[in-house]
Amino acid sequence: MDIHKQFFKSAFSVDSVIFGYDQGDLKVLLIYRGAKPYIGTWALPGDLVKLDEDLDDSARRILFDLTGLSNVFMDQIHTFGKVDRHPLGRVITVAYFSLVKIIDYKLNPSSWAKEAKWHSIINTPNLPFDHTEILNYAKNKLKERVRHQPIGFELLPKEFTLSDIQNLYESVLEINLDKRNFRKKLLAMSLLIDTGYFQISVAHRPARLYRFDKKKYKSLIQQGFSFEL
Amino acid sequence: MDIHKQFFKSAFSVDSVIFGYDQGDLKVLLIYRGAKPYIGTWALPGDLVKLDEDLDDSARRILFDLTGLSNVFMDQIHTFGKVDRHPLGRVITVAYFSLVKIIDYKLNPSSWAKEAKWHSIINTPNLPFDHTEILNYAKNKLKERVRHQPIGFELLPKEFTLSDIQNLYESVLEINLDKRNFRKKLLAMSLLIDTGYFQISVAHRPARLYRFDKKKYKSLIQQGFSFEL
DNA sequence: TTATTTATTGTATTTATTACACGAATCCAT
DNA sequence: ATGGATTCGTGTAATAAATACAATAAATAA
Repeated sequence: MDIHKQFFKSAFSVDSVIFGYDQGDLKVLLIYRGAKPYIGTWALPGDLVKLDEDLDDSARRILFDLTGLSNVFMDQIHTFGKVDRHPLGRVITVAYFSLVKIIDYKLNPSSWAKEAKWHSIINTPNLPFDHTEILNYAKNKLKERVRHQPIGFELLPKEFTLSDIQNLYESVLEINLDKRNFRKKLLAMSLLIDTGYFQISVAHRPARLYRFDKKKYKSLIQQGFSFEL
Repeated sequence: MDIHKQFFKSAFSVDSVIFGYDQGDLKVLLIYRGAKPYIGTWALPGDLVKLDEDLDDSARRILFDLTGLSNVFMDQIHTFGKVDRHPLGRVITVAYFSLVKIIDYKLNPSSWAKEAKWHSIINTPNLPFDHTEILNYAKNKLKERVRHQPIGFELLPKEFTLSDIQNLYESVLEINLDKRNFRKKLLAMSLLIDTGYFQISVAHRPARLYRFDKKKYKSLIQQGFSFEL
């Protein structure tokens, strides 16, 4: 087929599943659509890819426009391409997921979004297009990834307690973990830096605060280390 | 942006990394391009996605046209979307990989391929577009997947010896494995059926032939079993 | 002062991983 | 028919990792 016949008829977009974590709950950032189609419904943020824009840059742009954040963990997860997935034409969409620290920024709805809001993952509204399928796919990817890469820390503030990270793992994986064994395994990797500080103003024994040692992780990876929790 | 402005300017394609295994060597199926651009070079088989064709169907079509095979293991791996990856326009490509039993079929070059040929993975020619990047990505995906899903069997004939499957793992993972430990672990999963038959006409003690028990695997998966080698 | 809440820590048991070598079965060459 | 070449098939002991499990410590609130 002549490639020029194919042009003129199709387009591709990026949709972002932006995860956050707050108060023991995994959340996803949805926008309230201010543009057709499906105007007036909650949906995943996304946009058509610009012609002079790399695919990854497009995903970064969407995240930045919405949250003002850059330098955030982001990864492509899957491309969805059913013929009838978009009511206005043949549009395939490349799904990305991002992990952000909710605390770090303020939401900043854009031209195509009237409003943006965090929704608890266990109670999301019905979504248009194939966005429900995309969201489920992203949740499963996150479950897999969180066990093989230290990306859970991307969802927590820079300083966190061991209970914080355990609760996060329990939320994402939807299982319970043994406290002593979880800590033993995590600390055995020597990837946490003890800040020497403790929680303040909590109505119980304050917990130690740790930071994730990204530099050490990178150097261990070079040496063939593989993260697993 | 109005979606109709975006149409008229871009297209998307599928490229397939088709792996086979023969005589202890992992192979990849390349076509000799008979169409522009890059006419007269070895490349990954691929084609533009038809407007009335689901993305996955497009990947199946490419494989079928080239090999006559359907019902083959196939999975999407990544979408490549640099602005300048295609010299004739803005084309993003969705990469798939397939695992086929080389023995099962005869190659069947199509309109866009003058010739198709298996190339040993350790000695592939330079490839056009970003196909080298795609191939490397696929090799790494295969390494990961083969350890967590029983897809290695897709590359072997229906009946195989324990040495066959071990050699395959050693080729794919590029490591050596201990014979006794590998067998112990593999057999402990109880996913192999002993056919009761043996190799014939080999100049050494003949090995037992096994089959992979796909039904049992599926039922174990339901029960939360997870494959790992 | 006491009650409440969450943090911190170790050990014994079970399970999985690793390292390692020799007799058996077949074909081939003489 | 014998001996040589080749690959097959098998078990155990040592080490490492995963699991199950509960009491004391430190803070605030009442």
